[in-house]
Amino acid sequence: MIRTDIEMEKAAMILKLLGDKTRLTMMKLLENHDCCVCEFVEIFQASQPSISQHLRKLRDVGIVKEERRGQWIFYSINQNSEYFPFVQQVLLQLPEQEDKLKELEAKGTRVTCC
Amino acid sequence: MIRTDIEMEKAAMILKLLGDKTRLTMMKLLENHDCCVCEFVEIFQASQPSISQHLRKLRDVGIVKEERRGQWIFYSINQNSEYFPFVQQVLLQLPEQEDKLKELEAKGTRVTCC
DNA sequence: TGCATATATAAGTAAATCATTATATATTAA
DNA sequence: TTAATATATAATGATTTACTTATATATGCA
Repeated sequence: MIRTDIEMEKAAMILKLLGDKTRLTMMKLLENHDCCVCEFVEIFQASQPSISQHLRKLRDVGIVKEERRGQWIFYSINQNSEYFPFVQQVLLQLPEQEDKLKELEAKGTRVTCC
Repeated sequence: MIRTDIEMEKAAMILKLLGDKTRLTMMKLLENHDCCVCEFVEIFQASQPSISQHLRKLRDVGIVKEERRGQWIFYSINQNSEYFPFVQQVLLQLPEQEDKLKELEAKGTRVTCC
């Protein structure tokens, strides 16, 4: 029998990680677009270290990956993560966050940075 | 347009609540059976206050409800909660925990108490 | 090369979390 | 009514979390 289930301990760990508004919204945004750190800083109106620390947690468990593009580092969802199917199912329940990116574009902040 | 989406802030709050191995397993068990406090104490080999406090958190946001049956208080999933569909989708991803109840029955602890 | 920008990391701190111990309340049975 | 059982709650303390400030590193451009 193929086991697609996630173990309880791991599931709890992932849910705890997603149980933060900033990280959860990050993941929902990453569902459709790669984003760089400065975009998140702008979107969440948070300090850069705070954003970096959230991203590190997501990266440490492997549900996002990073990729340098010149000066910027882009984050994206790691579809190879063992947790990907689980995370994806959770994200599917959430409302789109496209408006947040639209705002960036309106302000011109999106283009400037990335 | 009918809004079935849960808001991000609420979603994060629920996920944080589920992001604990004990509470998550409780919810998964409750998916199929009502349980009383002493069963949880037995299953998790935890102290009674610890179990009660976890249950209180689940009750405070309304995803479980309690019902006294004589000496015992049984907990069950509150299907009327606005969060129920969201919670249910998460629980669906998790492995069954029936074996934990079977163990209780084997030990005779299930019958004794409830 | 030197400076600006983007990002990561380290250290410190306040608040939240989860267990424990102690105690209170409600029910049942003697 | 008294004792035992099941549960809740309060108070305390250790650990974790999520910020902040300060600093380090890497890239791109003048």
